[in-house]
Amino acid sequence: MHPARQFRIQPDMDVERKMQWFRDRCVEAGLPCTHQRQVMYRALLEAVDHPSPEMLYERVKRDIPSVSLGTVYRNIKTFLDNGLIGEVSLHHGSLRLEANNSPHHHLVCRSCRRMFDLPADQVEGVRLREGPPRGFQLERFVVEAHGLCAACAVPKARRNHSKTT
Amino acid sequence: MHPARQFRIQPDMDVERKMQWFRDRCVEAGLPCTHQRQVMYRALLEAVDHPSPEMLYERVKRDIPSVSLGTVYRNIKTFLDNGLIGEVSLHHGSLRLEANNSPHHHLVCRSCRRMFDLPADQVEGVRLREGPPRGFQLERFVVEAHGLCAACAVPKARRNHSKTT
DNA sequence: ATATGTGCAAAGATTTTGCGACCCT
DNA sequence: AGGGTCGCAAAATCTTTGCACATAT
Repeated sequence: MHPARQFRIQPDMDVERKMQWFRDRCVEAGLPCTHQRQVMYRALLEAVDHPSPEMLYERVKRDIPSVSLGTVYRNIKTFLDNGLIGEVSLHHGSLRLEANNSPHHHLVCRSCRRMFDLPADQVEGVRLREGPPRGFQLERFVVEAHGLCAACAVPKARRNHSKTT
Repeated sequence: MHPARQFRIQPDMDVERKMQWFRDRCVEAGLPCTHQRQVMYRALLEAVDHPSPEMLYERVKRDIPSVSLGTVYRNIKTFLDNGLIGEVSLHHGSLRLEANNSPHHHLVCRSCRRMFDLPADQVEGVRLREGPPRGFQLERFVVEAHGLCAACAVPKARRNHSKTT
């Protein structure tokens, strides 16, 4: 119920250490550390791409042929709810459109996921420290400024008015 | 078939001028400028949010009660293919996952839509010229570096080798 | 032992498509 | 007139859920 503490994995740990981190976080969150979940998490650790649920399902099936797609979806949701894994974009699920087809950026509320336009000239200074990897032809940066929108931030602000001590 | 010339709308034009821009681009692209398409485009122009196909369908139905959802989807695709409108994110459609739950960025190929991780410390210097709008609590920037990946850039490079004249 | 997870299959949601009638140029 | 579009409905995808049995702690 409470917002999960967002313990972050260390990208430079080796796979077995990451698996241990995963089991520890499951215990902390009161989640049974099932075989299916461990296989799923390991498959995600070993993925160099950014797999879809279906792709993840195929990989898990190599170890657990009887696993069901429903279980994969359920556990993905559990993992996300507990901050154990990340999703590449907050905007999956349904196509979102805009008449403005010129480059610009967005403010995104992490709570209600509403989006607000940010004119191109409002974002400055983006650069890659070491440039793009060899072979990648960089065209432009698209920036999302994540945070809480005014409506979603209100409850937090109200804490200044209601004494909780 | 050829990559559509990406004529961009001017965000500061008024609505009727934008409608004219839309009709001109339809003619240029050889697209019949049907009543449905004009109503759809106007609905997108007037939207302050970033509507989904379903939301757009509801708005178009106010003007054309007989319109079908299939038409809305078909025309959305046509508009996108011709660069007449934008989509908020390249990653709709299916959830994409990653074990790395610590903040980082992505390289995204606009052709094959493959993604590659970009460690957080590779991206520098992002800032908002005038800061976030009042009430928005900014937490972090998420950057997508868009371009062509090595694999998709190859055909372009080859044009230097095969004489086409 | 008990609460939770799992497999299966059906339901729900989102998006695409085939077809005949109709509209834009 | 002719090619593309529209409305309709069925199909294809993607995701969630109810239930009976199995598993983790």
